[in-house]
This record gives sequence, C-alpha cells and structure tokens, in this order.
Amino acid sequence: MDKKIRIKDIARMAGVSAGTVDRVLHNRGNVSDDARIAVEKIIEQVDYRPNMHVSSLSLKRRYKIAVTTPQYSSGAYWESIHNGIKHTLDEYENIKVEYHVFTYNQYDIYSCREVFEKISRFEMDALIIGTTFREETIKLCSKMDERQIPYIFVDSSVDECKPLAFFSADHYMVGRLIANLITSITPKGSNIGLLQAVRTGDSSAYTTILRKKGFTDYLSEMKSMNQVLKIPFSVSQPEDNERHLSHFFKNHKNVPGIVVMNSRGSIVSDYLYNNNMDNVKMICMDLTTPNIEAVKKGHIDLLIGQGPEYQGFYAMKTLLEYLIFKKPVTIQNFVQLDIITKETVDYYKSF
Amino acid sequence: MDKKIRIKDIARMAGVSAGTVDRVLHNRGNVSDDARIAVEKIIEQVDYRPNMHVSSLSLKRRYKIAVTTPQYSSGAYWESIHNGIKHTLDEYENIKVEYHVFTYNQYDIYSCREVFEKISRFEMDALIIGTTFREETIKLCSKMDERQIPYIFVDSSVDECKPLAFFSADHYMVGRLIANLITSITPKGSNIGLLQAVRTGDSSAYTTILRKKGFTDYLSEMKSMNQVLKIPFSVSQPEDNERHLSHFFKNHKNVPGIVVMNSRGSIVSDYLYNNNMDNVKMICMDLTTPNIEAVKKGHIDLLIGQGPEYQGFYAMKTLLEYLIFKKPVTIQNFVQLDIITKETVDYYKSF
DNA sequence: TGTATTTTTGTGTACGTGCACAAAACTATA
DNA sequence: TATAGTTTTGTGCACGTACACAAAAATACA
Repeated sequence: MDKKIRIKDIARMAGVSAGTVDRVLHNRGNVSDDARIAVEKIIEQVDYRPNMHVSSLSLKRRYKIAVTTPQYSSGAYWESIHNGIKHTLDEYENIKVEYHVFTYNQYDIYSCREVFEKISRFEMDALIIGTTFREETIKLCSKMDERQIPYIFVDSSVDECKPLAFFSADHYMVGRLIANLITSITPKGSNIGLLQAVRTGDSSAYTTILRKKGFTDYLSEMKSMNQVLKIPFSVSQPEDNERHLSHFFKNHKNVPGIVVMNSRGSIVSDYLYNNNMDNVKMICMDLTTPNIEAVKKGHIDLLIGQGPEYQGFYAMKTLLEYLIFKKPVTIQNFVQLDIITKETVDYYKSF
Repeated sequence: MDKKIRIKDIARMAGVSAGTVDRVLHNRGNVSDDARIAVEKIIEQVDYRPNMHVSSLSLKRRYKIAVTTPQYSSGAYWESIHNGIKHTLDEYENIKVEYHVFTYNQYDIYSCREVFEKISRFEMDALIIGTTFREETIKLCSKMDERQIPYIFVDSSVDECKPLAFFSADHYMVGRLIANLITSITPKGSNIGLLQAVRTGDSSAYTTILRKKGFTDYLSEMKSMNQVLKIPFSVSQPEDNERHLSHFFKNHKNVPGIVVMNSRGSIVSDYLYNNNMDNVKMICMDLTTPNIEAVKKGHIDLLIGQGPEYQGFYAMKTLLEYLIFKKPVTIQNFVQLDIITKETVDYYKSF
C-alpha cells in the first residue's frame, strides 16, 4: 500500500510552497513559468488524486446548477432521474449547491419553448438537460455554448449539440435487445405487437426512432419471419386506449408477444390481464411503479431498465467534479441495461 | 437545504464541550450520567450523520481485516469479489487497513481445514468469509464467536452461523429465475440439459442444492412437462469433460436448452460451438472472462450475474463502517441478479 | 539609485472529526 | 481544612485541501 501523495508532497518535490501547487492545480494564475513547469512535471510523474471529500470541506464557493426535464409524477421515469441527482447532492453534502428545477409539459411544445426561454436567461454555473424536443434543445444548447455554460444530457443525447457529457442508454441497442428477447420467448416467426404512440406534440421521437431501427435491424439480420403489427396508442387521450387495444385484438387473433418501447407498458399489460390474455408475452421499458407491479404479478414478462437513477447521479457527479476539481470528463456514457423478471424485481437496486 | 449538524452544534445544544460529545458518540466512558443523558437526548432529536470521510481523515487506529476465499485465477468469479473488497479500501483511502488474504483449494477439504486452522489463531479485527465447505465454516465461525471477532459472509451464508451480515444472491431465486428463462426461450416441454458436477471434495454443495430446488420447484409449480437431463462434468479432471459431453449428446438428440448453475458454462458452450450445435440455447452463471467472451460470440444466450464485486465492496464497506463508526448493520443482504445478453454485455458495469 | 508598482511566493486559518493531554471538578482520607 | 487521588470536562492539534492575506521578489520608472 504505497503512501498517498498530498499537495504538500508535490510542493516539496517541486521545490515550491503548497500555495503555488494549489495555484497550478486550479490554474488560478500568478505563477511564474518556472514554478508552473516544475509543478506540472511532478504532477505528471506522481498520480495525484485529490481527496475530494476533504476538498469540498474547505470549499468556499457556491454553485448554481439548473436541471430541466419533462414534468414527472411519483414513481415515473423522470422522477428517478431527479432522485439520482439528489443522491449526488446528498453524497457531497458539504458542497454548497443551489439546485434549480425547470420542468415542462413533454406533450406541449409551447410549454417547452417557454421554459427553455427562461433557462436561456437564467444565471447558472451548469445545466443538466433531460432531452425530449429536438429542435428546441438544439436552440437552447447553442445559447449555452454562446454563454459558455457547460451542459450534460440525460436520457438521450442530441448529435448536433456539444455537451460536456451525456448519460443515456444506447437506444439502438435497446431496440436490438428487445428484438432478441421477444423472438426468444415467442415461437419462431410469431406476430409481434408493437405499441405505437400516435403523434401528439411528437416529443421523444428520436429515441424511439433509434430503438425501432435497432429492433427492425435485428429482425432482418436474423432473417426472422416475424411480422410486426403496430398497436396505436394515445398519451393525450388515455381514454381512447381501451378502444385502440380491443380494436387491435379483434383484427389480430394470433399475437403471442407484445413489446412496448416506452414506459407505458402497464397500460397494455392491464388490458391483457383484464381480458384473460395472460398467455401473451410482454416486454416493456422502464421500472416505473405500475410496471414493477405488473412484473410482480406476472403480467409483464421482461422489463428493461435504463438506470435513470444512475444517469442522474453520474450527470450531477460529473458536473460537480468537473466544475470543482477540473476532473477530465468522458463525453459518451452509455448506461447499463437491466433485464428484470418476476424473480429479480425484488432485488433490483437503483444505486 | 437545512444546515448540517456537527459535533460542535450538539455540544452547544447539550451545554457541554465537543470532547464530551465525542466520548458519548464513541462510548469511550468517563462521562457523567448527567452529561451523557443530555447529549443522548440531543442526538435523538437532531439526526446527526457524521462526515465519514472527515472522520477517517483524523482516524489514528489501524484495522486488521482477514479475507478467506477459494483460490482464484484472473477473470474468475472469486477474483471479482476480491476486486470489490479492494475497491472499498480505495474509496476509504485514508483508513489504515491491513488486509490479509487466506485462500484455499476449494476442491481439497484438507487445504481448507489447514487454512481455517491458521485463521482461527490469527490476530485480527474482523473476517470476511467466502463460504464453500459447510462444516469447516461452521467450526471456524464458532471459533470466531468465541473470540468475539465479527465476520461477514460473501457468496452464500450458512444458517448455523451468526455473521454480522452476509452478502449473497438468493440462490433459491436464482434457480427459479433460470427455470423461468430456459422454459421461456425453448419450446414448451423441451428437454433441458443440466450440467452436474460430479462430486469431488464436494464444496459449494449447499448453494447448488438451493438453486436446484428453486429450479425444480418452478418447473413443478408451472406444471411444465420439461424433462431435466443431467450432464456429468468434472472439475478435477477437466480432460474428461469432452468425453462426458459427447457421450451425453450421443444419447440425447433433442435437447434445445442447457443450463449451467455454476460458472463453468463456457466449457459447454465451447463444445456446442465446436460441434456446430449453435441452435442449442444456453443459460449460465457468472460473468467470468470466458463466459463473457461466449456471450459476445453468441454461444451463451443468457448469463446471470450475482454482482460479486458488489458483494465484496459492501462486505468490506459494512465491516469498516461497523468497526469505525458503529453503524448499524443489516444482516441479510441479497444482491441484485443481473441478466446479460449479447446486446447488454458491453454496457455491464460492476460498480 | 531609490521608490512605487506589479508579480510571484509563502504562510496561516478554516472546515469536521478523533484523540491526547491538560485543567477542573469531585471524592476520599488524614 | 488540607492533600492526594480519581473522575469528569475542556482545549488544542492533526488530518488534506481551499483560499485569503502577508511577505518577498521582480519590474517599472523617475
């Protein structure tokens, strides 16, 4: 167990005082080239890893961080992301963070524009963005670029933007995964039902496109004979869904498997249960409270988790460590995909 | 964001000095009943959570912790447990821990006895036990009980012992999970091959018994018509396995699915691949390096992980927090079960 | 060369906790 | 009441880091 290297050690090795090392580490300037080079050389050699918890202890600065996501209710997907973020603040409890939440209606583009407008003018050190509306996000980000405010994406990234980092599932791979699983648990060449949101304000479209591409690519690569049947579904008029579903199943008698690529799976599974169609296999996304219940009861067979708590946690953690400790950042961060069954759901841990 | 309560605050509230609060918190004695009660009362009221990283900073004591597991090679299951343990020491880098590893040959009971004998007399503050031989473990634990040295199990627990805690998969549920998955991905009523270790010194027998019970319970509860066919397999004579396998498949032509309840899955998957039997579905345990490779190549369909790094990490973390901060301990800790496919294996994170 | 100004460097303190040691308050005994 | 011994209490330092401020060195300018 080799001894831990401290600032004082670096100072001694470089023949300067601890204050100078500190100035180099935080590039506060007012250091002669000679001293700076000497210190940098030593830092290269030894692997100095600052004790972050002690740092934060003596940190005076306050940080102001904004977070914007769609509105969320209890037990929903976006809530988990917020929980993850709060968990970071909990861990670094002595860092003084002002944490501002901006939510908008993800089915109302005007609400999004209004909120993003507000954020554009908001005074802050950094921003975490839960992406949904694509064009609006691009606009917001270019504003942030202009103002030199770093931002991190959660849930999904937007190619046109230059975030400090993003934390999201590899949505294309999610699609492939779902295809693999549904073809594995249904007889060869089965019809597969796919829940398809009827476009409203058309929000998280890009994510869904990627997933669907993964899904169909997998099927065609495997030369599967499965037919994919779209089940229409409305977020804005939930009262219509019962009708959509019964209409679908009236026209399609032989559908042994259904996949839902958004978090609304429990709506379908509830329908199946209420209509004694337990033999239909279901794969859904996200561990929302209703989905978890459906898995426990066996109405959903497989649930795919994309670690929203993890995403929020690491987004905030990365941000703080970047702001405070200048820690280098990995831009692309694909999170783990969790496959949950009735047997494993009780042991699932978000952190 | 309500202000953090410090020792100094408690002292002020209780009308004593910080030193007295410290003595109460660590029950170091030499405190009058009056003062003790006053302090305890305040501690009840406010929820004081010590800043552990600062504590460890000013901690003078050294701790001596022993770990015993079977011998392990690179990329193997037990190595991951050790990695998890090391990760804790990494996180609490300023706690002075002497960390002693005792490994034995898990297929040689005499080796185990010899090592446990040594541990029985070893001077230490706590012990982490990776359980395999049952009777030997019970004996070792009773010795530890006598010496009042706390111990924590990883991988699996032993009912007869009184550990401070254990971190393990719910092995019965692992069995049920595997049964669910294999019956889901094979046609109804298929024959299922089950790799069966021919008894050597008979080591991790109990774990396997639990898993098998879960497996068969599930099948009978589901009134499945699947026949379970045992495939013999030898750990001590690996050169025999090729023969075992070809013998098995000569006698059983129709086996669309095989499950392996230990970490040796890649042995079977390699055989299947080499003999052009790719259509046989495989479910195996543990993310060992060869198993991961087999999943990536598609030779293993589903891999079940029991978070060995997590087990090791939390075992050590729990121990340190118990020893140093008297943190209350949850005895029973069942870890998350991870289901890994070709699509998710690259995104799997141990921590 | 001397003084003012700027740049560079070093020192000291705070943060929250553990622990050693000194100080104070009791208790026992003559 | 005085003295010695014991228990209880308070104080101060260390840990590693950030940051303010003082000190020193370098530079500019008369």
